[in-house]
Amino acid sequence: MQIGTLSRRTGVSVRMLRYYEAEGLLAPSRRASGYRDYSAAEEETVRRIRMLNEAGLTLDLIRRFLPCVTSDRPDFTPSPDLLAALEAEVTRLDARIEALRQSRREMGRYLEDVAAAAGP
Amino acid sequence: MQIGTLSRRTGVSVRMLRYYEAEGLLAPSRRASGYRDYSAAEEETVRRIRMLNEAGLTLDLIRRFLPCVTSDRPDFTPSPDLLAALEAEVTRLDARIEALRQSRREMGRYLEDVAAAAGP
DNA sequence: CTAAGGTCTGACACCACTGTCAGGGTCAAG
DNA sequence: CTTGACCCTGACAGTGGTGTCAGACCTTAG
Repeated sequence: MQIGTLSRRTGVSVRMLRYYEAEGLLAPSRRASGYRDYSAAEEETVRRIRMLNEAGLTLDLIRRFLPCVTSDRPDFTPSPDLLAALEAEVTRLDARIEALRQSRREMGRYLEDVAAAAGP
Repeated sequence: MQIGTLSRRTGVSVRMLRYYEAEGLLAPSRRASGYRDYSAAEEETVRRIRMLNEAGLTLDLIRRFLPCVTSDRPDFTPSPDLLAALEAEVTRLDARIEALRQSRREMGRYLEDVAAAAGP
């Protein structure tokens, strides 16, 4: 699949797909012309990257985490360093989720109040 | 309260407290010497800013949202533009929370698996 | 009075991410 | 073969946040 197609399918800009590759998160094969050629597995990886990045993980951490969950590396063993980083990240994620939930609640409540005051 | 004290109490660096002010999110009074003097209400505002920013809101949006929820502006009426922006942000927040929860689950599950495989 | 530690402003620099543009190659349809 | 849509690389720019440093002023304990 060409990069433009993948971009449309995932909602990730062409620019960013190339960036992911430059950062070592993707390694699509190339046609003779030099065109990138993405597999279905890579499409899945892109979605995963998007999700983790959206969640606030650095691309660098994602790059190190990916081999843990991609099926093409069933025997991958994470270093203690990586494990520690992941554990720290899970803690940060929990705090982040809590901040999100509180913020969401506060904004939602405010909007409801405004609506109630404006409506009948 | 001086800026250093506030920094220690909130965990927000002195640098960022000044930055918040430059961006129009805070307006602490000044002593004759020029030193900033923060009130308890401003400390609360700082915590709120931290939470919303941690949740991924832009400082610019936070600046516009703050008057809605600070008690010193009980009569503040948000513009339709602002309301629309807030509603859009709530939607984004929900998506974000979902991404967080999924990421958290995936990472947590992986760590558990590793622990189970390592420990007997 | 002096020294130490806090604060002021302004500037420089970095990071991670993202857009855009230029100059040039590829490919499929007409 | 030509045209239009797509792709390539490389570079520059910008945003939002953040650290740090310099040079100068303020405050307070000794």
